[in-house]
Amino acid sequence: MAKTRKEQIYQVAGELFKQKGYHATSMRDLASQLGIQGGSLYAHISGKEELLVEVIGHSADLFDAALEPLRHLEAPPTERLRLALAAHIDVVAHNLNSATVFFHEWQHLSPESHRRLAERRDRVESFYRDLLAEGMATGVFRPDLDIKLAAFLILSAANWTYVWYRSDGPLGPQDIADRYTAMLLRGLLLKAP
Amino acid sequence: MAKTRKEQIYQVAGELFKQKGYHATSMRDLASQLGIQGGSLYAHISGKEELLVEVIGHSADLFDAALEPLRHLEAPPTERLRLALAAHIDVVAHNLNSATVFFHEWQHLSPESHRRLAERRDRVESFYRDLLAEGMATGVFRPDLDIKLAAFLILSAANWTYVWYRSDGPLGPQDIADRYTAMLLRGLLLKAP
DNA sequence: CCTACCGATCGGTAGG
DNA sequence: CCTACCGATCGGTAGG
Repeated sequence: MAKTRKEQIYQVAGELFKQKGYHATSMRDLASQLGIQGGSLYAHISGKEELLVEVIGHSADLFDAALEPLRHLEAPPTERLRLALAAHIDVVAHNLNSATVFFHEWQHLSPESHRRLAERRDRVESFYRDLLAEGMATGVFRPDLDIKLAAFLILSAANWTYVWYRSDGPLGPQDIADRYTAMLLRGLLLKAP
Repeated sequence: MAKTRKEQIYQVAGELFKQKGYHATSMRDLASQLGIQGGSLYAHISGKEELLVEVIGHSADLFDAALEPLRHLEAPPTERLRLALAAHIDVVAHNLNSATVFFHEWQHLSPESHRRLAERRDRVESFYRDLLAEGMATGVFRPDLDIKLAAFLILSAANWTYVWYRSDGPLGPQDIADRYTAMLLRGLLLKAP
């Protein structure tokens, strides 16, 4: 699977945007990492904004693709939550660059790109809300849950891994998802009050 | 409580750094918001880096100050968790600017400032780990918890509020903390499996 | 706090 | 993909 020059540029852009931030990365920084001159980049891309759109869009694609197969999976809500967290954290863990850029730099997108990204982010939120609603309706989850907040809690756990996850750490994405799911479902308390 | 010019500058810097990011904010942007010329800023501050250090340091001060009184409070771990989450989320909610800059821009600090900040961030992490360890030792929390991961779960919930919290939303920091605490302690499941 | 300015660097382009 | 260059803007300073 040979990588096109364009894809190489996007990938290195993701690395630099994560390390230094979008605005602090110059086109000359990027070019020198690729062993070419600054101006030569424009033979492949239209401008700096395209790089941000592509890096963040790539991340959004991955989140979408990770959750899509689970949307209509026939399995108990608890199991689907576990699978969703595993898939979600897996995307973060294996794409720390683009995920970090997604979370930190999406405010720097043009209004148009910004709007389209918000829709895709909402789709992820909706996934967890629908899952919670279904589990509440079938009596698996507590009937008094605040769905919005419960979804935020799950999203917090999954997304925040971008801050602390290290690929050389003791736990892989699967392990993290298993433990998070257990804590989220059963709680921290030993005995119900 | 008259605000010194220096404090005004730090505050506006916090606003702009949140909105546009540190590197995308120019000293002239900042000056014009204050109604002065770019060069005039240097009568009050040493340089742009000082602004970042101050804004992020302010945020770190607030987190420290919020948790400090709870470190040796005599109360059950469950209650201390609730109080900690309330205080933690309160800081985020009332200081969205500096908190956002804290989370997004700390990588742009000088190595020296970066190191000192990491220590203070570790103190916050330790607070939650100690709380969890104590609760496990006294049989309140499950004995099989992964303390590190449990602390990350709590921190995720509290910190990620910077992404979605709105002061004009239906829930205040206290409400959010109460609901998060309930979910974290008792879990999402209606019946223990 | 202002005016006027410094060297450096920015994103991007023309022409090859 | 390179050389050479553009106007614009950057953080910061001197002198008042």
